[in-house]
Amino acid sequence: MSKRSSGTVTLMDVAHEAGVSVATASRVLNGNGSRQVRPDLMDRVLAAAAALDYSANAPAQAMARGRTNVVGLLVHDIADPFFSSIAAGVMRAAERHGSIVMMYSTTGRAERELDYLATLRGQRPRAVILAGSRTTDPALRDRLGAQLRILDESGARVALISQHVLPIDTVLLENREGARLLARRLVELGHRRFAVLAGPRHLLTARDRLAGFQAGLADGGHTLPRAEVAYGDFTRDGGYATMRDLLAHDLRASCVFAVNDVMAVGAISALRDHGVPLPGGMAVAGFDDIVTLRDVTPSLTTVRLPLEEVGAAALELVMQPRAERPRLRRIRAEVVVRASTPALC
Amino acid sequence: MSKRSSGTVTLMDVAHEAGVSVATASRVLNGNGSRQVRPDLMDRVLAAAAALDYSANAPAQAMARGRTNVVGLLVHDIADPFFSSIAAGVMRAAERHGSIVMMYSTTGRAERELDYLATLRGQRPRAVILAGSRTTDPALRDRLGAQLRILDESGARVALISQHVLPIDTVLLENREGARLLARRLVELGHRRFAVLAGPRHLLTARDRLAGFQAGLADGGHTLPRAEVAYGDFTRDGGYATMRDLLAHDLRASCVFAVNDVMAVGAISALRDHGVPLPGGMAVAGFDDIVTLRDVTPSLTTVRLPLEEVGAAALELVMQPRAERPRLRRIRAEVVVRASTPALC
DNA sequence: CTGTTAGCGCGTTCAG
DNA sequence: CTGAACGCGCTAACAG
Repeated sequence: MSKRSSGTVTLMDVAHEAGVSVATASRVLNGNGSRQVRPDLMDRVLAAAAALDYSANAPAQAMARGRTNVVGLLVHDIADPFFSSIAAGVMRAAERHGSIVMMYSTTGRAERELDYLATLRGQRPRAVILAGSRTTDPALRDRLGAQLRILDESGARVALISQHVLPIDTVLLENREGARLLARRLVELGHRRFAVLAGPRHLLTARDRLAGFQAGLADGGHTLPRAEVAYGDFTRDGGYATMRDLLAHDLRASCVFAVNDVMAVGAISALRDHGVPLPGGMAVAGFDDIVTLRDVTPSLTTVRLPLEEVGAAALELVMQPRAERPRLRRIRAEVVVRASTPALC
Repeated sequence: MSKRSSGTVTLMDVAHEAGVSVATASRVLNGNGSRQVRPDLMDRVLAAAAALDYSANAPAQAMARGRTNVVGLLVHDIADPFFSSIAAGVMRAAERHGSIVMMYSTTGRAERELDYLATLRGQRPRAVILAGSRTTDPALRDRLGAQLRILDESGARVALISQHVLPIDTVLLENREGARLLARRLVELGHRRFAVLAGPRHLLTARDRLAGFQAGLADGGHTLPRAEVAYGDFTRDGGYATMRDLLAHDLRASCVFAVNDVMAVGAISALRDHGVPLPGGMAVAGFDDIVTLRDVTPSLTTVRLPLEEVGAAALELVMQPRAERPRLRRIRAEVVVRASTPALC
């Protein structure tokens, strides 16, 4: 019946209350199961903990154990449905492993990503997941690689979601293959004259999707006129602006591939504003299959990526012990044809 | 030039390298500014820290200081754009305050919310933000209140986003007032016969929006036939199903208000599938003004909530010292009329 | 099976 | 202005 009205209840308080040592209380409450405690003592400890409403101090445990169950997750922009779906997958899987997720949204600036990584390192995370396309800037990639190496050496598991640009575990998205399959499918549907809203030049994801699309056209003996590839932001507004520019320079294409869904939606709006009837006047395809966009009209042909699964796969990767060589987990992309790309047979 | 290839670099290592005591190193690297250190020693410490790539151990600091800079954020579903926008706002504001965000997605189950809250308590967070509508279940509310009280007593600041159902700081969303203004506006536009897709019965947000809408109609001397209020899930599919059911029972309304945008989008799809021309055959309005849905057709009349601002406001609230009485921060809702509710004048 | 005790890394008195 | 030493709460030897 010891009273401690000040501050928080500690393990020692629980031990006193139960009339056992802190070691025993620790074994009962936070033990790893390897140690046995006599049933009656166990009950007393449990009762005392409940009575005092004890909650183990995680920082103290981290300190004593030399490790935490924190998983750091860095995304480009959590408000973007692409990343929020991935985050949902990571968190769902983390829950199963008893891990907690510390999240950072870097909102695009790669520099900030490095800062966050440094902050995260201070937390002594058990693992770190970086979600988001890498850029083609080798200097940036090397600085990132250095930071990740340090984390790795400090015992944290690290994984990337996107491209395998560094020698660490990676969840690979089939950007290239997905776009290739899409191109072939569009050709099968009878489309012949294409344009691509290619996103930013330096973004690997955008580049891979463009390259895959071109490869798919080549499979069918077609090519993409250089003039019909337009670069812009990876966003809805980027899609709108890029489409508008293309329309201003007498576009010859009759089918537009936007390298992600949000751009495709922007493009559709631009086409509408320009008076182009859809889907008759122009076919449009996207990439990602963002759930929130399933109801746009015309319904969007796209390449589906199981984003929650991607996040979960990354978490599973970092929960496994480190392998000798980087593990790669490839996530399949699947073409989904909808109303925005009608067959022209 | 002491070498320590094993393990992580500690403050002691830095101190040795710089030829000073740990206390001095601590004052230089993590000091609160109240203590002065001679410039030359300071430089040596800084140089040593840089050379050894020192990173302060956050759990150890938490332990010594007795507090952390962790902010816990609980949302119903991070994949929902409503919550991911709020999360973006919280994270952006947290960055300014040097706080890190530990996030949980409870995916709807209120029970899980309590579990997460318990886990979070172990982290000794500086603050906790709960985003998401409360239910009308008083037992649940009381259990939540008890958990939050404990957190509060342990020194954590707590804030709610949504309804002011507990005596703690709250960011209030103008659900009722926004819906009321919307109803009046729709009446002004000439609409007379309404139906409401009201979401789940037990969800306060849904109830408030319904009640506000009814109040707005009453302002104009109109009423909502009881038969024209249909309950269902707060999701896209919920909107679809509810709309479909309404259509199956010879609906007399010519304007449908869905209590959130994703439901409205589902309703639009249901109307399309039922052969109703839009917006001519049926006016549709939503709530939230989800950015990702700005390009649906017909463009959606809705009530805008500045969601990122909401998240940021919550973070600012919990960063302020505790007030004697709960602080309330009201966020304005704004009616946005678009093509989905044409004027009937 | 249980209790005692030495740290984990750092902030912070308190002497010098 | 600097350094030695204590303690934060807990785990993991180790001794009993």
